[in-house]
Amino acid sequence: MTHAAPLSPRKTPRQSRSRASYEAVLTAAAQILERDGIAGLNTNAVAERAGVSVGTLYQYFPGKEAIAAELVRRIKAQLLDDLTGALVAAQGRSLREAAQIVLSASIRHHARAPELSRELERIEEDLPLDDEVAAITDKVHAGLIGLLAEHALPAPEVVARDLTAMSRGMVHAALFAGETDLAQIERRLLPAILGYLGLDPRG
Amino acid sequence: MTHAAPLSPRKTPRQSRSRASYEAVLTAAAQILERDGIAGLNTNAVAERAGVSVGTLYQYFPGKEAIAAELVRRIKAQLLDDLTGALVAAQGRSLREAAQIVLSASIRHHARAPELSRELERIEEDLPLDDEVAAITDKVHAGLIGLLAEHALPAPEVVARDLTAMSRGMVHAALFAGETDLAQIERRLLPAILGYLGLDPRG
Amino acid sequence: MTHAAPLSPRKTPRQSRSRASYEAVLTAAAQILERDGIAGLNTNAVAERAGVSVGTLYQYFPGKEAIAAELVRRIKAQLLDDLTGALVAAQGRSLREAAQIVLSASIRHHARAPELSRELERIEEDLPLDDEVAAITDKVHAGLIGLLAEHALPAPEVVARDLTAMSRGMVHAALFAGETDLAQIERRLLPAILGYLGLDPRG
Amino acid sequence: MTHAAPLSPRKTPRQSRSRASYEAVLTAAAQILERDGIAGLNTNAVAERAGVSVGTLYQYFPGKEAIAAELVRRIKAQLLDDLTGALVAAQGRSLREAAQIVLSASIRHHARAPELSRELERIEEDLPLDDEVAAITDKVHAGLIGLLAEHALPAPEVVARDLTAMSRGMVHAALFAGETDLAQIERRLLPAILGYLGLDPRG
DNA sequence: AATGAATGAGGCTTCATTCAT
DNA sequence: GATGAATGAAGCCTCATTCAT
Repeated sequence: MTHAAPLSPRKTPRQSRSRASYEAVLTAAAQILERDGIAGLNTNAVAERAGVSVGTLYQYFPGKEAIAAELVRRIKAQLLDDLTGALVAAQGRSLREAAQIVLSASIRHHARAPELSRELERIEEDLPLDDEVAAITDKVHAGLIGLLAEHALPAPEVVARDLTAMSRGMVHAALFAGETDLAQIERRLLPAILGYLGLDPRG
Repeated sequence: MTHAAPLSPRKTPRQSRSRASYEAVLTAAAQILERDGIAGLNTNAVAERAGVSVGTLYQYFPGKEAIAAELVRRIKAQLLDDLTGALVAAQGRSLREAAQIVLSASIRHHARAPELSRELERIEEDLPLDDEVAAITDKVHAGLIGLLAEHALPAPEVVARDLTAMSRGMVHAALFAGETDLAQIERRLLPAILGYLGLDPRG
Repeated sequence: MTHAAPLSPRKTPRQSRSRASYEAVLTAAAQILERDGIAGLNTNAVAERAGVSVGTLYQYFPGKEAIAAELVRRIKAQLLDDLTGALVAAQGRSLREAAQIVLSASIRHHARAPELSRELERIEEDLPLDDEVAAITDKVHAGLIGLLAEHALPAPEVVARDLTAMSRGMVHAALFAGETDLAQIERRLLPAILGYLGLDPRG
Repeated sequence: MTHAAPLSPRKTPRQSRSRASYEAVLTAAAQILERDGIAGLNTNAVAERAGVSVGTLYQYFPGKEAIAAELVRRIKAQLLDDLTGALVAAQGRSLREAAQIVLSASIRHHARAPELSRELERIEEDLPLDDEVAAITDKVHAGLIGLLAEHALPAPEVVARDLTAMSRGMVHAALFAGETDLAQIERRLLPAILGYLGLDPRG
């Protein structure tokens, strides 16, 4: 009975009271996701924690998927934000320096809320892939690809995907294992990236 | 109120009739997991696909978690198997060669059933972590750590974790994106690993 | 693995709509209990007879035990009510008169719905014994004990228990056998009680 | 689907091995009944505890009810046994003495396995009432009635029922409350019975 | 006779979603 | 707009009973 459920919010309210409810729902969902993973995410629980009735929740979201989708959208947007600065800063630098700058930004992004971001990445992998998210992802990729192309790397799409996946994998594993020193993680990951890029890892 | 659900099978039957049912359940579960992910894994579906009644399923497993746990156990055991050969072959080789051998084995392992192995890895991350699985994981790690220690690498546990996570991440992403040429993937991943290890990636 | 099931209602609604459902569930449960005993008490049957969905039932009660517990609570409260009047009336009377007054009230209490009250007494014996019920039971006992102490009887707790149990047993048996003349029953039981109390049964 | 299940054993085996299984089932059932009450009585559990397969259980009993019924039959037969001696001893004695003798036997009967006997009494009340049990019960009653008639008591059937019920009620309550001194219980109950019979309780 | 694997009806409970107020 | 009571499909699990070996 999977009815290709709609993933976009029903209305994005502008009035303050509505706005508050809308945000409350998202915040509650994020907290639950962080604490209990996707298994714990159910509309009744979200509404309750948001201090809002289920009815209201459904006023703004056509279903639970849509809530998750909106969270994905936001975290992706934030990633774009986080990376954009780095990409600008990386412009004109050597590939080695550029890699370091972007990596650093990326790690900081994931470290903000590791559990939540891991959960949202999982959801993103499973979800039918929303247009808007795709658009953001494309922008992120485009930035990365641009940077890579600047340094005349072949198949920059593949490179972007590889580096993203490698980094995600390692960073999540490290954070999951209890590490907190981001610089440490970065110091270990950078040589791998440099190696991938064919640069001498011993800077 | 997460009731620390029991994860071990109820009985591991040796008689042919039972054995067949037991295996049918596991096979069905693996197929469902592969097709629909953990969300689709429910006792009724598994029983039906296994051509067995729910009652029979419960005869052997105290619940769906236990089925998943057994699958995790098996895939880990297989990984151990797959790696053991590689680790033996790697003995006495240079770090560079050793890395290549192990990586190759690891990729082949994941490529057998990418969706399933990804799903099982997720499950493993979420599960309370079963003693038996922990034991197998330890053996895998011990093998890796031994190899790394042979080459006088510091903090081999961290290195093992980092490399495992990086590789998993990238390999899954590549397979997910539709790549099928394992050699290709290996050729991209190896330099990253060499870089991580501080070796010159351009062999 | 008896999970100390929760016995208190989830919410005791005050709004008319909810209130009606809540009461409907209790009424239905009482009827079923009366007709089929505890074996027939299952959530589906209760919900159906109450003209309510299972979901609604679970909105108010965490499980069938909780429904039974609430019925026990109510009948005990009613017993307390019924006896309180009698105890007041018995004050200052002779022990013989007092016994007769209390007995009479007690019989009338049981005769209201003999099947139901017998079933609820059984349940009460089996249940983990709820705080609230314990409190009511204590009050009932306290009343009885007070009365007995007034007449300088030793070990009034034991006496209260003995008389209660004897009466229950005989009254239920008589009603079960089809007797309907309460006065008859009372006339037979009273001498036993007087005898127990060491008074001359031939008043 | 209550098919008026048959209550008599399928066959009462005479061969030693069969006999042993048959008895093992009954013993197991009694133990479970004693420990967990009727709720815990299920055929699989009984068979397992009896060290016998379910198939074998069904060889001898057409269903779980039949097992319970047989236990009821036996305990009733035992009661008859226990009382018969007392009734003989009571013959020719004064009513007061006779009452004391029978009461004493009755208390001893219940005290052998209070939990079990209470559980079986409940079952008996609920069961469709088996012919054989009815026959035994009649004999018990007849004995009692004979004794009562000997002393020219009117409506001896009612008296028998009343006294039985009163005694049961009080004895079970006392045992349930943890009392172990049977003589104590008897000393309290006797005057009630004497009172009931219109005799001076202060012997 | 005995075994025990298999069955499936039936009972329990949750949670996404609707809708009257 | 908001509420929250109500719904019921869907998943979980047990246990009485059958039947092939």
